[in-house]
Amino acid sequence: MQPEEIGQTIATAILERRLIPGRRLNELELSRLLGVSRSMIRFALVGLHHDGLVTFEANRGAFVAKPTLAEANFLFEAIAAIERSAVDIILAAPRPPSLDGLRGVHRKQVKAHAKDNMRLSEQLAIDFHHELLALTGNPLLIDAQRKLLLRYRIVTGVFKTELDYCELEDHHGELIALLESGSAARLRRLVDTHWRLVIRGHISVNPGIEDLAEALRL
Amino acid sequence: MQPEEIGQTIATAILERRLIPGRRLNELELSRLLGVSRSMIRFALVGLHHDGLVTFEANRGAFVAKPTLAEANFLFEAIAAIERSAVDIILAAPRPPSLDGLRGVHRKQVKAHAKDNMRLSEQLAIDFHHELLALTGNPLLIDAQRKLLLRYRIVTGVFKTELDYCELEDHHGELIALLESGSAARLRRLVDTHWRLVIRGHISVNPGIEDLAEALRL
DNA sequence: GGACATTTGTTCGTATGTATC
DNA sequence: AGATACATACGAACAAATGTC
Repeated sequence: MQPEEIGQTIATAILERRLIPGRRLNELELSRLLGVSRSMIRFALVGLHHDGLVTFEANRGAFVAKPTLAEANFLFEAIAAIERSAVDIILAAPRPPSLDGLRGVHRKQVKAHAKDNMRLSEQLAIDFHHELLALTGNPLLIDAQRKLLLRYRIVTGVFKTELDYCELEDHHGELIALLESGSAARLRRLVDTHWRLVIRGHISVNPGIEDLAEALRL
Repeated sequence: MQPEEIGQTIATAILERRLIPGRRLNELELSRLLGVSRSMIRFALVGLHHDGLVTFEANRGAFVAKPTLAEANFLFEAIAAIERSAVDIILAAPRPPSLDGLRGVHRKQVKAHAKDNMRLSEQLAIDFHHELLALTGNPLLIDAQRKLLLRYRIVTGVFKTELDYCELEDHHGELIALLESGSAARLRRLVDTHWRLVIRGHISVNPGIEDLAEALRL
């Protein structure tokens, strides 16, 4: 197992919800299972921590990140913010970019949805957003969005209830059309509408009160 | 020396340009100087790598990141993108935020500039941008901008020539005024203008040709 | 082209402190 | 309160890669 793969293996397990939020990540256990030393495991876990997939508690170790609903809302807001500015950049480019990548992913997604392959459809929906940022050609923005979308996948596992996939797909189609016609203001609104719809598909779980004194009304 | 401080110590040395881009960071040397084990140094360096301050070359070790001019431009574009959307979020808040923090930093900066304390003035200019993002209240966006501004400070060390500090300060003042009056479109334009002015203050060094075959015209 | 010194990448054993039962 | 389990940190060690003479 290569050092690079270690993080990937754990990340995949988290994103595919085999490791659920709050789950403890025992370093010794991981090192035995993956056949590498504890140092390498720590190395990987720190990397995942930087991507927001893992949290550390002092002297307690690593856990799969357990987003609160408040964090989830910040997440949606942040992704929408980056994508809103991204469409500005795409439209401001000296020559219009090829939208073939977006069209291809979108077409595949519609097809997957038609076949009721929701798992694939969801993955392609995320790929669509990656394709969108790729059009900016700005590696820093691409990376910022990549990290946020990673966390998005954790959040959906915790809070998602029911998304209106038809409408979300329509948005993607509209977005392609608007990128062609080049109306910046409408694009920004569309991106906002899109993510607001995603937010609405996430239930408002009662998170309880973390602070004990507060919970007991002291 | 606490583990947390290690990264800070190295980061500060980089940001204050005591360690210049391209400078090699020898693990053994660092561990001896800072009085911690090589493991801790490695963790610190990896952390700095995630923040874009340090690059790794396989089997050659860590170096202070040496941004190219192309990367610098991406950096400016990315910061502008985040701040453009940030002002949207600030204006869309249910109740207008207190601009006292921005005003305080701005006042200090004008004062420092008047006293010709450029070092302090530059730091306060960066603080101003941190204050701006703080108004969004979104920790994810705040963190994204924080990382980009870290790299900005390296870039200025390499490429900065002459900035029109008077005009840049005026922009900050204008920004406060526009946040009060609440005109989103003009704010977005201002943020863009601001960073475009910053870009113009950075010289266009001939970056050479990275690809050897191309450089030799093969 | 080869031998050598240096440094990284990685692992292991161990000591220490801290949380949990 | 005591025992146990675990994370944290250190130092020593080794192979592999690199740069140098």
